[in-house]
Amino acid sequence: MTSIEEALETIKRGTEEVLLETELKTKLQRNKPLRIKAGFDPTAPDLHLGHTVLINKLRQFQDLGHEILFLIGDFTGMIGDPTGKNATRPPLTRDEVIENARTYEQQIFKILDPEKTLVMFNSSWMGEMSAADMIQLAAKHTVARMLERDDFQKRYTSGQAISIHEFLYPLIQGYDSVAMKADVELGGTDQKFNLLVGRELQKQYNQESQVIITMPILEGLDGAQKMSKSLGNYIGIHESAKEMFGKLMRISDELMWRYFELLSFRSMDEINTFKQDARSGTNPRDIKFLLAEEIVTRFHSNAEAKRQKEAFIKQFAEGAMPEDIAEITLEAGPDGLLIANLLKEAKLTASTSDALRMIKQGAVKIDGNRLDDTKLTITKGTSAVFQVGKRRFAKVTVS
RNA sequence: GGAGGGGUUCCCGAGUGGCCAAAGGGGGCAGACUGUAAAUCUGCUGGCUCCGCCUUCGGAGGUUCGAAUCCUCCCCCCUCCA
Repeated sequence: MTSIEEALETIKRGTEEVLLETELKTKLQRNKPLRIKAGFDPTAPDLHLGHTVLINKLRQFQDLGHEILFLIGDFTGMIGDPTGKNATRPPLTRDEVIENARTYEQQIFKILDPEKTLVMFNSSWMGEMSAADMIQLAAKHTVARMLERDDFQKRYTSGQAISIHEFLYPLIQGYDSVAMKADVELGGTDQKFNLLVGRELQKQYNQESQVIITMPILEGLDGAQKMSKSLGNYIGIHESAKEMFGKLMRISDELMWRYFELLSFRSMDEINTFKQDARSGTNPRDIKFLLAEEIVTRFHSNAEAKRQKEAFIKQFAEGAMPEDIAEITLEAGPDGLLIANLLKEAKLTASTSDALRMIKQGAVKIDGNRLDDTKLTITKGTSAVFQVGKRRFAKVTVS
């Protein structure tokens, strides 16, 4: 059994803020499983490692014996968390919500233990609520408090519209905590306001207030901007082991420590030892291997992680060709196929113009031999490995 | 409703009749270096049947030998006034 102090340390790791820590301690001291709430959008999930920072934290709670309440905000989804972009979202159909929930389960149960996870929908209590109840709920919060929220504040002072229903979002999210009797709620730093409303409302409904924990936003592969799909600096948890491993190896040495803290389940002691090792001369690459292996193991398998590591060493340290090169066959006319067209059709380059540029820059190799002839024609019957840069390969047969 | 400013290639942002496929920066890609990276240096960064041609500068028309640049109408964004 871990001590309260140890549990607290584990919980605090990597968090942005814990409010209030003393309350958390009190709750932990009761030695009963706590109800840990985290809410998610009902829209189709396509999670990346950035999202898993929060889920990892849930997992740590599970490991400490607590119960996870995974809330799917199918009711709040009709409003959409106010961003200023406005526009009420059309509600998803029941089937869509169920479908999306299933996709969530598929993804989060790679991290969470299904036995200790309760998936809930806020429509199940919000759908029951009458107009009178709603007014009662709304009466428990003030406009002034609402306007404390950053984006409302900005929009109000700058004269942009705020629809009444947008005020309901934090209110309902807060009420969810009441309905769920949450002891702790987790969210991103951008959720802080909403999480605080939950604390407030629980008090109003004569419940003990939840402790709120905000998690930082994970930086993307560039180490600067937040990880997001639209910025293209992400690692999706659906990606192949090869992609995942390769991308993790390509993060900077500095960013690696951040990833260790927020994505790894290794103890901070162990991670600090790694840092020490790096300082005293261990190749940071080898430490990065450990990170990549752990993450790939989580979403694929340990065997796969080991295989990717071997492949990585062969390809980048020894300069060998990878083993799993895609094989394709291209049709050629009687005169064969121009190299630029071949590269485009093999999807090794974006266009023939791009292919020509690559050749001029010395980025193209055929069976390992650098090519400099932009007009080379590949004749029928040729079969060779074409390479662009260090990472793009294809075994092409011209027929 | 009135006055003014603006929409340019992935992003930001120059460009106000030909020398513009469009400066500069960012990002991205490639090469060199290396310990996987990072940093640094160099190059590239619309398409194609590639030393030439074709399509781009909010949209549609028009003027002109020639328009991102001028005119007309339309759409969208921003600022100020009411």
